[in-house]
Amino acid sequence: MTLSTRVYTKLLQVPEGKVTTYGDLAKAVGLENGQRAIGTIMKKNPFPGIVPCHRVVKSDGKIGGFVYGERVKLQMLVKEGIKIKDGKIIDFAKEKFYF
DNA sequence: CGGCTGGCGTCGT
DNA sequence: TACGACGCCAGCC
Repeated sequence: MTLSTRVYTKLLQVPEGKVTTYGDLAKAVGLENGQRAIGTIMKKNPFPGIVPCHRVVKSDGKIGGFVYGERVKLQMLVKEGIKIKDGKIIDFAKEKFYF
């Protein structure tokens, strides 16, 4: 059970229509300040299509990056019911999922 | 093993 | 509000 495995597991707990942040995900797996590590792990995602890495956004409500392009990530989130305006989540706090 | 990088976060200007 | 500088931690070279 590596760190990345735990991250993916936690991420799978995020339901459709909800999102989480890199920082929160880091804390969820035991890292208080491992936000960047989470980014690296997402990029190295061994289960694309299984792990919803598009539900992970920046703490200020912005989308952040995405392997297949930020526009794609944005559209996926919108399809799940999350409202996005100018690359930022509207009711971010409300859509946020707490572990 | 040492150093650099990156889908970030936070604080200061 | 916007931009730059540091700090953080797991990978990669």
